[in-house]
Amino acid sequence: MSVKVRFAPSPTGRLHVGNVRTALINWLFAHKQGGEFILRIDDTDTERSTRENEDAIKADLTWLGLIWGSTFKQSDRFDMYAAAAESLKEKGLLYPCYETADELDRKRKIALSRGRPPVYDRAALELSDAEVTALEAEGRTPHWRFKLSGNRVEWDDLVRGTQGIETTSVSDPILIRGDGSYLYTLPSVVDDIEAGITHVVRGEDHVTNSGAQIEIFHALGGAAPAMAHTPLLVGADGQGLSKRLGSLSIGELAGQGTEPMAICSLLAKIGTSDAVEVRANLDELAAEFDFEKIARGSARFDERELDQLNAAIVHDMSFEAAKDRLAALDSRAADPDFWAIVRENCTRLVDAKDWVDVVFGDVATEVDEADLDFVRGAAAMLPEGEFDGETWGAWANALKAETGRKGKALFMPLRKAVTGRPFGPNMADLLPLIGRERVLERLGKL
RNA sequence: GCUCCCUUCGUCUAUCGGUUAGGACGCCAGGUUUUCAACCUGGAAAGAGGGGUUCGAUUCCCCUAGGGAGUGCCA
Repeated sequence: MSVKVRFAPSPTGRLHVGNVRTALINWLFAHKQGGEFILRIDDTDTERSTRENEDAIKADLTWLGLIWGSTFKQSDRFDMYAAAAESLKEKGLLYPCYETADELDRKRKIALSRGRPPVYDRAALELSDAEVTALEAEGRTPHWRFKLSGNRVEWDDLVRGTQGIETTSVSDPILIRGDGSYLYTLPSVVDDIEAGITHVVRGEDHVTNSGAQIEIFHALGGAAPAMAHTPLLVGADGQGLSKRLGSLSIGELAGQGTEPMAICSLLAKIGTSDAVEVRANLDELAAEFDFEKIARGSARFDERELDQLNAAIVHDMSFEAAKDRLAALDSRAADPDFWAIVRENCTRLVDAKDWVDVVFGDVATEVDEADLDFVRGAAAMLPEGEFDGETWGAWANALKAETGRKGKALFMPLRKAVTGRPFGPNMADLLPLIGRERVLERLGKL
């Protein structure tokens, strides 16, 4: 049987690194197995779901290269969910409840204060016909709960090994809200059955859900797919990621000029036994993917590590690959010589823009007071003729002989005076690019 | 409160009872660049604490501490 997996975001916000890791793992697994990766939009919560978010999610996935084989949205399929609900009702597995949210909240708090787990007491099951009539006369509409078996549900999790959920320790899940809309639990199962999903791969925040959903799969006459629950991501400080999701949205990272493969490489490798190293494309990551390699503890997502991987990609990026984006940055940046020299000093491709100014534009030269005379005199020592790879060495040697300066004292003031900064590419390479005219102009300003 | 999961260099991890506890990233040093970065080479760096089991525990068990998750008419 060929593998079929799905990524099921709900369009209530943009994708963040935690979401994307789940999407990526699904994608990598599907491709490793020669299977199919489906995108399902979980928009049953019509209040919070928006078209904008849906589009943004698709744009983010596309940008990352996580292309789906097919896609559909749950809001198009309410008829199927209604039919499934009807079937559960007939089996006596879906029962109406009339408590308000406040009442349920109060029950939970009481249970907690008595040191008991806040599990729903199934009071609705005890309601007489007369009581139900009275409740409905009050204007209450029921929400519907799935009746858990009370047995232990077990499955062999691809990441966590044998897993067991004691359904007595879990509240009967609400499948249908009081207003008749669906929570994600039932639609998800219905769609997984209908689409023939073979593996449900998601974060470990879903393990309890999986226990209940396995029972729903069985109740609807389907076989439950294989399950894999991956540990969640934590931030560099070891704390949960949720507080800082905004800054870790894919949109934000893309806007900063982060390479998609830096994000994918990091997310595919952290929390696994593989070294955290950059890979050229998703196929390479897929070839190396294995659930066995995923550790069971939470993985740390460190933005500094992302920068390092990004820099590794940029340092190695060919001019051909960078060309169009460089041109978009500045027409003068779309030059193979410029890129070859400057890329080693870029963490992100957009950093090349700074070097455009350094090479072709105006720079605010900065020279220490003590070096002023030295640098002013240096202009006169510039070798004759067109600048080439030898110019810098010749210039430096002439200045060394003239002033007795050497090493850092010789080079750093010149670098600062010519480029306006104390770091950068090899001066021997940079000088011909900048050219005599601009060098003289900059030295002349001092 | 209760349930589940986790705890090895700074970080991500390897080790499936006996190892000089290995690798990667970072860090430090050296080399190269007559400078910084980049690059190359080398180095330092770890079993949360306490009990067991065992001839022998990082490895198996228990307790404590710490972290993550769940316990929603969110997904």
